Amino acid sequence: MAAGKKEGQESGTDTPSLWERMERPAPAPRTSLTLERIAAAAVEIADEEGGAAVTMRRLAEKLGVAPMAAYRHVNGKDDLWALMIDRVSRELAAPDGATDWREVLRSYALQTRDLMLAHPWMAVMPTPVIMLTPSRMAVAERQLAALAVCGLDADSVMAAFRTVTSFVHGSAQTEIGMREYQERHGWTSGDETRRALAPQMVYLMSTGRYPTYDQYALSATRKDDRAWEFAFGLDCVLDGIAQRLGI
Amino acid sequence: MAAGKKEGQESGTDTPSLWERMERPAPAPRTSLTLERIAAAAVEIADEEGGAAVTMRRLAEKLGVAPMAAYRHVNGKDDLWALMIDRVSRELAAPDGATDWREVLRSYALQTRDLMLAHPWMAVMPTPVIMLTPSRMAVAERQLAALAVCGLDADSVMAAFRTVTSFVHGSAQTEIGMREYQERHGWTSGDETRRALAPQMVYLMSTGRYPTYDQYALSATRKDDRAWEFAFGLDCVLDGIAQRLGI
DNA sequence: TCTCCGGTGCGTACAACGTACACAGCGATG
DNA sequence: CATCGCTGTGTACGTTGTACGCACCGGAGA
Repeated sequence: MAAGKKEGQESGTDTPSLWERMERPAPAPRTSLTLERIAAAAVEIADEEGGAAVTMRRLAEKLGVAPMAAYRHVNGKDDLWALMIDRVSRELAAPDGATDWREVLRSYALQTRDLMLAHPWMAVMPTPVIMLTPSRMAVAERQLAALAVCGLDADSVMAAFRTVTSFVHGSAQTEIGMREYQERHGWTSGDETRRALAPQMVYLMSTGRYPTYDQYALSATRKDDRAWEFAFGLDCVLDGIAQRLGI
Repeated sequence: MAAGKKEGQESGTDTPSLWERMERPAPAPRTSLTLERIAAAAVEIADEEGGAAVTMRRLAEKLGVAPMAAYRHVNGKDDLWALMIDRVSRELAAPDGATDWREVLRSYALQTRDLMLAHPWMAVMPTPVIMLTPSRMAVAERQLAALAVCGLDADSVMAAFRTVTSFVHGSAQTEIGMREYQERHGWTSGDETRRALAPQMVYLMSTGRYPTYDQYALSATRKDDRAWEFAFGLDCVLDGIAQRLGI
């Protein structure tokens, strides 16, 4: 990455905590740069040019400002990523009127997958930062509240919530990884990918060590239908939770 | 990251496919560098100094060789990562004697979590590369074979397999992310983390927008028992699959 | 035996990265 | 009018991935 030390910077312990600063409107004079503008610009870059294109220099260029300017507002790239995650996560809408825990969790899961597919750079974000942003916490709050009404103990509620979240993230991440791998090589379909990948696979398959893999990977008919696969997995997870917790 | 272009490098389409090259013993004369040695050194660095420490220069230093030497054997960092993933994944052992699909999948899931926790750098690897390595495919093969004997259609087999895999990866990744976030700040326990994180959380919580989150996160007693949480989630997923597929 | 030649490893070099640090300008406040 | 704190600027350093050309060696063909 880069030089210098970063330990103990702690993302604003003495300064008023990024999120607090974000919500008070325009505290200082001559403020052309705001957390809002910074977040918006960064997300725009990431969406248009990929997550790797979000560099402090490119961001400054987009903001029409010197490379170091943004550092007055964010502690570094970690803060910037948190800002970006928070911004796009605001799109996640509470399912209107749904009170059933299953409906709520399912809705958020599907929305989260869509969101991550729409902003693939979310897949490579450091996970802990994902949890501590206002809009992510609002999502968690809504899901925990939906589970809370079932009369479960706290541990079960947290475990159920995290189980679904883990599946959603793992699933979306895999899907995005595959997609980017394809796009990086210019393949546009699953079949084309398999054809292009053949030279790399041919040796492995020719060893005859993966007969089942070979057979199933070829004979599956919905193997490129990720949406179906995701929904299937999600329903399995929800089924399992319902059964195991008796709700 | 770095300069230059990388599109279309394709990781060895004309050359004999990394994995093929890895298995033939010592093809060329004066070969002091081998894929085995490279992989071993890279893994050692990653385990001891973290995944970010695996740079081509550090690798060369460990191998007692010039910075560019390894490029004769791997196409770049992508290949190196694939090599590393493959190497540590060889530790995954087929559960001896188990024929029940559930036992097989469960065993691999638990082993995979352990493996990822033992080699946390696995969490940040690009996912597609994870699937196309010999030892990962051997793991997939074993699991698919276990599912195959249940008489399911190919799509169900693949979906079930990928559902579990997604959960395992998402879960382990989250856990590793949290752990590294803690370690980066020198916190050693969940309580210490919560205390240290308080300044950042205090504003968010003081808004009163996350009452359920607040309540449950505090009252849960096993919230730091990740192994239990993982096992719970895993059993939910397996329950759901069994129920939905009728196996 | 001498000559090539393909596979290895080395050295240099470059563009781009994150960010530390000192400085400059402005608005509100005394 | 002087002062202060915050905002944006400029320069600079150390580190990254890797392109490119050269040097060397061991075995094959003459």
